[in-house]
Amino acid sequence: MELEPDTQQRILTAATEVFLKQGRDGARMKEIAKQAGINQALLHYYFRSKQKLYEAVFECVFERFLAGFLDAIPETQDVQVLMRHFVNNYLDRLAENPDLVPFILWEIRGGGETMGRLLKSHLFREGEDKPPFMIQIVQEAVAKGQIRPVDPVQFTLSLFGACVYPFIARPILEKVIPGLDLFSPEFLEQRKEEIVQLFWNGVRPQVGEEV
Amino acid sequence: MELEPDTQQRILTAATEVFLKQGRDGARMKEIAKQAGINQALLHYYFRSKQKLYEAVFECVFERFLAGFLDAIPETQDVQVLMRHFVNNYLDRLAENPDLVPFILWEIRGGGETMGRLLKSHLFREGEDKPPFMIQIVQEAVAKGQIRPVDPVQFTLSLFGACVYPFIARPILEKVIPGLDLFSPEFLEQRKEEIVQLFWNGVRPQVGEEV
DNA sequence: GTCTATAATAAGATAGAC
DNA sequence: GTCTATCTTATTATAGAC
Repeated sequence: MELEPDTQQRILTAATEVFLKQGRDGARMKEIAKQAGINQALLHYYFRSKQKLYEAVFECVFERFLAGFLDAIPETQDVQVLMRHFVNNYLDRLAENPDLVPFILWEIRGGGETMGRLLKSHLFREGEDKPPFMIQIVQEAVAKGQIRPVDPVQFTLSLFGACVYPFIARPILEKVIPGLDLFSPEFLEQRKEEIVQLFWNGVRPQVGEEV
Repeated sequence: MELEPDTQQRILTAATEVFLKQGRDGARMKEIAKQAGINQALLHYYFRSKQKLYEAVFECVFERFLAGFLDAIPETQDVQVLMRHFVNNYLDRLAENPDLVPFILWEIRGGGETMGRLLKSHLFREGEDKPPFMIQIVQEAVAKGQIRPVDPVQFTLSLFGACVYPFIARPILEKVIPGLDLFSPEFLEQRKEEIVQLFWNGVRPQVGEEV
């Protein structure tokens, strides 16, 4: 790591690394201090407690991930195009950050207060009434008859699940399916393609039913 | 709880309850002992360590879940029928055991050794060469041209993800989508239907392409 | 087999000097 | 701001009587 002059920043960097690997409960203040090249007392001087330090780290990590992901999705009304961008982007980002999914699962186990707050503030920027982008686009596509009448929330849940599930179950999958490497470019490209094909065929109007 | 005469069994019952709620690391031996109506020393007398007690509990819980799930899926060659049983069964069982998914996620975080071993022994009963049931049926359906040429493993991953994702992300979903109750019968029934419809439309031959 | 009492250790947090 | 030394508490595990 580069030499970081600001102590507070150095603590945050070190804490991020340790929390990502070990989770909130698994992480040790001692190890964070060592990683930052300081002593344990200084951690408490800057961030009163482990909990507060964790919250600062989580907020930083999740915010960056979420903002990066949402910004990379172009504005479009076309469900198929949106889906493609959504899947490509989501999988690429998860693959680039192997520790992120376990980290977020730990947060969810702990109640997910911080994560819920951040998500809401990002998804409902333009007022609570308007549903988040994917849900809204699907809703409109259904209304216009461009796709089968699916429930937008249910559809979005399925899409999220299909994307993130391999990253959640990875340790098990790699044991049960020998030779599987979830993070290989070949697998990722195939996975993107299969998800988009499956979900698009799942909702597009059948031949003879098109509007 | 009923009066259980056998001490070892009483410990297992109590430990199951506590581990399910709190996970391996979060659980306290003190609490397990209290729950079992005995003292802490006796826990170590019967199960040398916390780790060994946890393993015994996990094995018991997971085995019961897995065997129950697999046994409830009837033998069939019809992908659509299999999918329907798979989804209905999986969702019902997850909904009946709200603590199970977090419990299993903890195990996965810890490496998932026990879980991997149990899964393998159940899925490959008839020799290592034969792929697990869902994968095999999809493979055959593709070969026979009964469905689109999808990759059976990819398809199965997507299906698992769509089923289990809401149970994983529950705390967040209930914060972000106000009024959502994942465990209500209405939601569950709707979810089953949407998944089966989506996935079946996703793979079935288009009109004009049927064999 | 079951108990009480206690050891052994680990972890987060703080006091107080510099 | 930064350090060393220490407090407090929690938790697993064991020794030894009955």
